[in-house]
Amino acid sequence: MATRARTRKPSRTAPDEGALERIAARRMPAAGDGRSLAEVACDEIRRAIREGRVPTGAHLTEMELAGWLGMSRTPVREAMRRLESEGLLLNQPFRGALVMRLDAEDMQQMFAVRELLEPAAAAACALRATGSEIAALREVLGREAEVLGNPAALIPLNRQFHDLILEAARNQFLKKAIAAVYSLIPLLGDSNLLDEPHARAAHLQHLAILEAIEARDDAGAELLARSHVSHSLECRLARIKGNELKSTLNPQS
Amino acid sequence: MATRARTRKPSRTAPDEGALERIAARRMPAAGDGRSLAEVACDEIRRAIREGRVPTGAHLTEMELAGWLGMSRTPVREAMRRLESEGLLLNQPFRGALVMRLDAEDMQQMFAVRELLEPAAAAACALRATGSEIAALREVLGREAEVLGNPAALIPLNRQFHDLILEAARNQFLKKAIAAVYSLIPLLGDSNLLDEPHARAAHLQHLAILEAIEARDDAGAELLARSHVSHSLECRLARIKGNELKSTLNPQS
DNA sequence: TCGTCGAGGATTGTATACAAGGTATACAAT
DNA sequence: ATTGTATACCTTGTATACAATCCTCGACGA
Repeated sequence: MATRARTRKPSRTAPDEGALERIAARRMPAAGDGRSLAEVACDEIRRAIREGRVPTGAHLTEMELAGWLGMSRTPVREAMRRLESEGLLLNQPFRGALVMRLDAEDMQQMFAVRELLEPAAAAACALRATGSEIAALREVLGREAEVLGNPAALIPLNRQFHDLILEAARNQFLKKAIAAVYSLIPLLGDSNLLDEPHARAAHLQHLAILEAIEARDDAGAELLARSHVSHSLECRLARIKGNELKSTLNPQS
Repeated sequence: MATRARTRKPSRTAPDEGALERIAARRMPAAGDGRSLAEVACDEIRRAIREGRVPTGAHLTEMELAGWLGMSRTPVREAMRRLESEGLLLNQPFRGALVMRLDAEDMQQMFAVRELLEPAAAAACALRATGSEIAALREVLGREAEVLGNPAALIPLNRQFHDLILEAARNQFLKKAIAAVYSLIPLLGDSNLLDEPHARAAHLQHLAILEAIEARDDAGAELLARSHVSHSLECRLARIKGNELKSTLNPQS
């Protein structure tokens, strides 16, 4: 790995002195693992937003991010444009970008569309999934059952479950439409799955959906998926209301 | 228009000598009309694809497009990335980009999703449209009635009708989801509206949908919109079949 | 005291130079 | 003849320099 640095002239301006080690670890177009710096930047920024390290509403500039990621403006710029087209950032003509912020109204709009698309995916999956795809779904749910109290493990599995269904639905446009909506979920804040009771309820709903899929009951899968989404919305709304109440009673908490 | 050139030092390397006039017409970040070169490039490439001047499946390189558009690789690159994320281009790691190609199967997938989303938009519009929005819809259909034989005027009006409905639906996520699908329509080839009989039928369907919206009959609008989409798919499929038949009988035509 | 105008700073938009990666082709060896 | 290898070229990826734009803040005049 050390052979990769090549130090193409150590550095001409010695940018930050702090992140130099990590700069050396990347440096060229496709750094070792085949990912371009722009992709790295994209994932990194996305993750920072998802983890709340960059709050919604924050103001970002290209130079700032470039300094933070230890790369030049070019790949950062590319990443920002991509995130903008995903809807995570709002680009302001000559003034940088804002991390998009969603309110409760936006959330309800989002879930209205999810209630449309996810049931359709579940129904299509019930009609078209292969045996091995169903086996994969079952396996994911098996692993899910074991980590219901561990959000860090649970959340990727949850995502995988939905992705597998979407894949089995065999419709690239459905995939695109759902992706356009899903990409903004990180802006909603903490997942429902952080609470174990919610996680447990969601898991049971997943099992029911899978059962319908295995039975090739597309109408049933559709109905169950719709109620799964609707339930998820209710949980989030309840949590918001709870937080508002708490902060009313206890403003600084 | 000539005031825009400003000639910020005529040019330093005199790039191509052939497209210089057009280069002078643009040149700065936001060329007069406030659009960046990247946006211009994006629209231009999109239009070239839509008009078939760049065939589906064609191979594009950054330099080639930069030369053609009279700008540097940077904004072209940005445009290509944007078009890639829209799904119009397929970026190949180090080998340029391909104009995406859709077959009949893809088209059916696309219309399956449109049959899901557009009726939802029509229903939401019926519930939420303001008086002035309905008036705007009516006016568009009025103009539409007058140009049924003129596709060049008809197609933008058709698009405007659908956009107005989507706007009145008041759901940014529905908008995003539909946009993700709509952006690939240019890849399907000629519009149905080129044929006057189809245009006339579509216009009547539009009128029926508007009537349901005015009556605040969301279920009716939903149903009518669904059959509108479904009819559109059937027309396209019939045309494909017709073309195949023709080319079987008359291979070189 | 308030409004308007101008200078300056900050940030993006664009062009270009350079380096790294991939592919294809030509050549040699089996 | 076929296959493996090396080299050259083409394209993209990245960095940086510079131009244009927008916002801010302060000075000046009414």
